[in-house]
Amino acid sequence: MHSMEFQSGFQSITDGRREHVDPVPVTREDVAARLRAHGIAPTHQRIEIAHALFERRAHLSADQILAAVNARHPEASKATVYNTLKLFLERKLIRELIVDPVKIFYDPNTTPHHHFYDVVTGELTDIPADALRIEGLPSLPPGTVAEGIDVIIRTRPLGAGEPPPGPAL
Amino acid sequence: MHSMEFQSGFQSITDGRREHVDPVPVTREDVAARLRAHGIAPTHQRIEIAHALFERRAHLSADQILAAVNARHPEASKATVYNTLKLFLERKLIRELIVDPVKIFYDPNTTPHHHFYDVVTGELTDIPADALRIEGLPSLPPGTVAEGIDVIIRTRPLGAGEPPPGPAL
DNA sequence: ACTACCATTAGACAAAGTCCAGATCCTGCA
DNA sequence: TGCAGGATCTGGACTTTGTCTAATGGTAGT
Ligand SMILES: [Mn+2]
Ligand SMILES: [Mn+2]
Ligand SMILES: [Zn+2]
Ligand SMILES: [Zn+2]
Repeated sequence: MHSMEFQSGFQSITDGRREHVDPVPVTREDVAARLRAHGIAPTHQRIEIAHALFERRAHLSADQILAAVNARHPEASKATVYNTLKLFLERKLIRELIVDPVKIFYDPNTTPHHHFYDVVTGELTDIPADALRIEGLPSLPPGTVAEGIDVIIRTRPLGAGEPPPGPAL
Repeated sequence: MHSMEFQSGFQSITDGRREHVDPVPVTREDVAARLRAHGIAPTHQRIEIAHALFERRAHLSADQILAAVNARHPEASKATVYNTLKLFLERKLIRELIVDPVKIFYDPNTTPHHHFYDVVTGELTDIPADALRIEGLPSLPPGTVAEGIDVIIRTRPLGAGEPPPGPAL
């Protein structure tokens, strides 16, 4: 079992448009160790891609990852980014969020938690696992095994002449 | 308020590959009334598209709807199907399921309920709303209003040499 | 018949993601 | 050091889903 933990970091901050988290100084060595712990050979490209995700600790699309990785100078091609993200998923180094109709978001946090998704801005916000309880999950369709539960609370910005939000939902 | 209810029908049946529901004899008049109740002018194309969904009571992709509608002879173009589904969504005649990485599914059932999604077969199965309770939903991000909650339980077929499923998740 | 407005349509287009064949990078071994 | 073999990376063509636009068709009122 890999026992490496995230080092402590600051909490999420809103800049008025995009939710994000302050980048944490995760070294390439940290990342390489994490890759090895998941049975992934730590190549330069893989380290850069993983580093982009783990440093930001944000929900990023493939396109954003490609851009982040190649910001200074070319590090990885589009094909490699897609191949690598798929590999990371298989090895459960990261998690996939199907929440936007046009693109997938990748979540470096694989511990159980849920999400707010603003359907207008596209903003994704974490909901800690213990913030909501799911009572009594139903019997699965015959011949299937559960892989995981995704809870997505879709929100929208309350616009101009909007009534103040009621108690719930 | 529109008070039309689904007429009673048989329960879901598995044919070993695709989950479906027996088609219910919904007349075009029924469908037209439903459209009107949602403020939608019942044109021929709209009636056919809504009919395809309400008759099958299944989770269909745009492509499947296009094919279903044009099975006998051309009824509606691709553009019209997409335009119409978007209109139906706005008027909350149907619901959209973001669950597959490549396409959207449309759900003729807008009453609150949840879904199993088999990540291998792509099969979608309903979970009645009362089959699971969601305790204590967290405070929304500031400046947002909740639109709805989606709970998706991802499953996979238990393959050849698979251990029998444990108690839960 | 004319007008105005909405609805429908073909086909060009855009974006996300996949695929493949060739190039490159390792690593172990002669 | 030199080389073979496998793993990895890459450009670019391709596929799929969905959007957009400009033109056409339908309908209701005058
Ligand atoms: Mn570099
Ligand atoms: Mn017809
Ligand atoms: Zn998350
Ligand atoms: Zn459903």
